[in-house]
Amino acid sequence: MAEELNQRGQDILEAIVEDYIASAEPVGSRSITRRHAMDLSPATVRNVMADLEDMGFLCSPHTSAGRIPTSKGFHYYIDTLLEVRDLSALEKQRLSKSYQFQGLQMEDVMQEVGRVLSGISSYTGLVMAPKFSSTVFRHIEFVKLSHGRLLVIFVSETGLVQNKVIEAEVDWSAQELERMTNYLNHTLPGMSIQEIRTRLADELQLEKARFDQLQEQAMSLSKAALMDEIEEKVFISGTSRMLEQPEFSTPGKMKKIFHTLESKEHLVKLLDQAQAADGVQIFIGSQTEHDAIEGCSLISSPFSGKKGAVGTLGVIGPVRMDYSHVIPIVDFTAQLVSRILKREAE
Amino acid sequence: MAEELNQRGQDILEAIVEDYIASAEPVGSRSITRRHAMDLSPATVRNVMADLEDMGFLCSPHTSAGRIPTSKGFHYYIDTLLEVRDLSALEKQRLSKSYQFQGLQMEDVMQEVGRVLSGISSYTGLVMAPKFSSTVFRHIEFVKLSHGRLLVIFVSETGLVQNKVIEAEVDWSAQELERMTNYLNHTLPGMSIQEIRTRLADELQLEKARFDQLQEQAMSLSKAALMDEIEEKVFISGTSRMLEQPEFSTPGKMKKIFHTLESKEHLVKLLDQAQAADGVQIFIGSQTEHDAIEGCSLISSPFSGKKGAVGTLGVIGPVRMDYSHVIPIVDFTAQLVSRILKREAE
DNA sequence: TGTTAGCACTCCATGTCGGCGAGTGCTAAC
DNA sequence: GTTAGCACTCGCCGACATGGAGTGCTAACA
Repeated sequence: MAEELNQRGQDILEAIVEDYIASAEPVGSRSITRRHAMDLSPATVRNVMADLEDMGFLCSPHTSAGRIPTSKGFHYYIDTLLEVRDLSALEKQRLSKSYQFQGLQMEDVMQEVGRVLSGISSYTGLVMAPKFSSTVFRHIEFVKLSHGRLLVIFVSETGLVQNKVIEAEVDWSAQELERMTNYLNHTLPGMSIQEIRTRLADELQLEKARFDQLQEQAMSLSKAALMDEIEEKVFISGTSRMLEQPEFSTPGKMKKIFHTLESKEHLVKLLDQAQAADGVQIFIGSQTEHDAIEGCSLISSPFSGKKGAVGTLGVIGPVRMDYSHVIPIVDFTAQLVSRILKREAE
Repeated sequence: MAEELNQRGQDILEAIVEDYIASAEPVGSRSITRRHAMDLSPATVRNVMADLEDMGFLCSPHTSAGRIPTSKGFHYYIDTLLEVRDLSALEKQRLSKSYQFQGLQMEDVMQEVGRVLSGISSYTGLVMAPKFSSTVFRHIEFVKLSHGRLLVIFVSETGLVQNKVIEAEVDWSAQELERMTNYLNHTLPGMSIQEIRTRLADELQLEKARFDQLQEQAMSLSKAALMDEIEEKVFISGTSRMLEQPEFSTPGKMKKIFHTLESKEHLVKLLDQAQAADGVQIFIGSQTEHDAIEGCSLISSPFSGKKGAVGTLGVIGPVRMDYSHVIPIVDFTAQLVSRILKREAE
C-alpha cells in the first residue's frame, strides 16, 4: 500500500486530482502542462500518467478520454499531498459569527450547525446529536397523559430534551409521581445515562427488602424511562446541494443518494464509525462498506461535551470534493461546538 | 368560469386527464378512441379536442403532439368529473394498521403519519403539527441551565412537547421556580395558549398592586415562556418520491422543487391556507401564488384535536397526480389522526 | 537514459440529414 | 352531426461525417 512515488509522480498526481476536483472531467496530459506551469512536455506527462494508472492511482473511463483519480488516488492525495492550512483568525471569526446560537435549545443548535456547515461548504451537512446513553443527567419529569400512560421528559446537562411515552404498570397518583420525581432529581444529576443504567442493574440484583418503597418505585419508573436505547438523531441540511454536483445529475444516481440520505440508518452507522476516532476523519466512496453512498465522501469530526465523545458532525459530498476547503471548516466547527456544549454545561 | 360542457366534451376531457395521469405524455385523439371504448372516430374526437383547447381546458405542447390538460382542465376534472369513492372497510382497516402509534409521542406520530402517507400514496407526505397557539395547556416545567438561562418545557393536552430557552431577567432560586411551576400547573391547564395569552395581556393591564408576589412572578415568567410564536413544525417524508416523477427528471426542475421542500416556509403558508377550510382541499400548480412549486399539486386536509382545527396533513406531487386514489387516503388519515388526538387527550 | 516531437489511432461529442410515426386541421362525402 | 381521407407538421431516432482531445508508440535528441 505504501507505494513509493517520486517527486514528479506526486506533482502530476496532485495536479490531476486538483484539476479533476475543479472540473469534474477527465484530465488530459496536455491540459496539465498548460494549467500548472510544468516544464515538461505532454508526452512525458503521458508516460508518468501511464505509470500512475498501472499503480492504480488513476483510471481512464475510455480509451481516449483523460484520466480520473481512483479512490486510491484520492487517498494518496489526502494522506500525502494535501496540506491542510489552518483557518486564519479572520476566517475563524467569520465562521463563528455565522452561527447564531443564543437562545436556541440543543436541537436547534444541531440543526443550525448542519445548516451553516452546508452553507459554507456548499455540500450537504450532517450532524449526529449526542448519543442518549452518553449524555449526562440533569433533570427528569413525568407528566400523566391518559390512564396509565406517562410522558417522560428528560433533560441532559447540555440542554438536550428527550421525551417518550411509557405505559406504567401502576397508575401513580400525582403525589407519588411528584415524590419520585424529586427523589430522582436529587439523586441522579451528574451521572451519565450509561452510569445510571449500570447502577440500576446492580441495585436490582440486591434483595428488594433493602430499599424503602419510594426508592423501589422510583427505580422501577426510571428503569422504564431510561433503559431503552433511543434512536439516534441525525440532522441533515442542504440535501439539494447534492443535486448541484454534475456527477449526480442523472435521475438514477440522484434517487440512490436521496434514498440513502432519507433512511438515516446508513448514516448513523457511518457517523458512529467516525465518532470512535478523534479529529477529522475522511471516508472515501467505496471504502465505506455501504456502497449506498458510492461516489460520495464524508468528512467528519466528533465533538464532545463534558464527558467523552458525544456527537459527530460532518459534510458529505461527491468524492471529488474540495478537501482543502472543507477539512478545516469541519475541524474548526467541531471545536466550536465542543466549546459551546461545555459552556452550556457550566 | 362555470363553462358549460356537453356530455361528450366531459367524457373526452375525462379520458384525456386519466390517460395523462397514467402516462405523463401528451394524449392523441387516436389513443383515446382505442383505450376508452368510445364509438366515435378519432376525427370527431379531434374536433371536440380543438373545442376544449379553445375553452382553455387543454393545450398542446407542440403543433403536432397530443394534448395535455391545463390546470383549468385539471380543476374541472376534479370539481365535476371525478367521483371520489370512499375507502372500503377493508382498506380503512388496512390503512389503520399501517400506522403504528402505540408508545410514540406526538412528534413521532406526526413523523409516522407523513411516512405512511408517503408510502401508500407514492408521493411526498407533509404534516404540519398543531399550531402552538392553538394547543391546550397541560403542563409546564422550568429547568435551570447556566446562570439566568432557563429551559422551558411545555406539554400540550395532546402530548406535544415544545421547549425553548429563555433568558430570565431575575436569577430565580430553585424554590421560587418550584412555587411558580406549581402555581402555573394548577391555574392554566385546560386553556389554550391563545386564551392564556389574552388573559395575560388583560391582567397586565390592571394595576400590579392587585396581585401577590407569586402571581406577579409567575406571570412574568409565563409571559417570557409563552408569548413568542414558535416556528411551525413541518414534517416531510418521502421527498425522494418526487424524483420518480418523469416531469421532474431534469436537474433544473429537481433543484427548484427540492429547494422549496427544504425551505419549509412556503409550505407553511400553503398548509396554513388549507387549514382554514375543512375537509380535503386541493391546490393545483400555478393556482398557488407561489410558483415555487409550479407543476405540483397539494392534496391536504386539516385534522383536529379537542379544541378546533389544529394541524394539516397532506400529500404533494405532480399536478398529474392520481387524485382518485390519494384523496380518500388523505381524507381518512385526517379523520384517523383526529380520533387519535382526541383519544390521547381523554 | 531520460526527454521530446511526431504520427497514427481511438473515441466522444456534435451536427446534419432523412425516414418514420403520431398527431393535427381541413375538406368533402355520408 | 359524423366520418373518411389527405396533406402537413413536428419530434424522435439512427446513420453518417467531422472535429477535437487524448493516447500509445517510435524515433530522434541531449
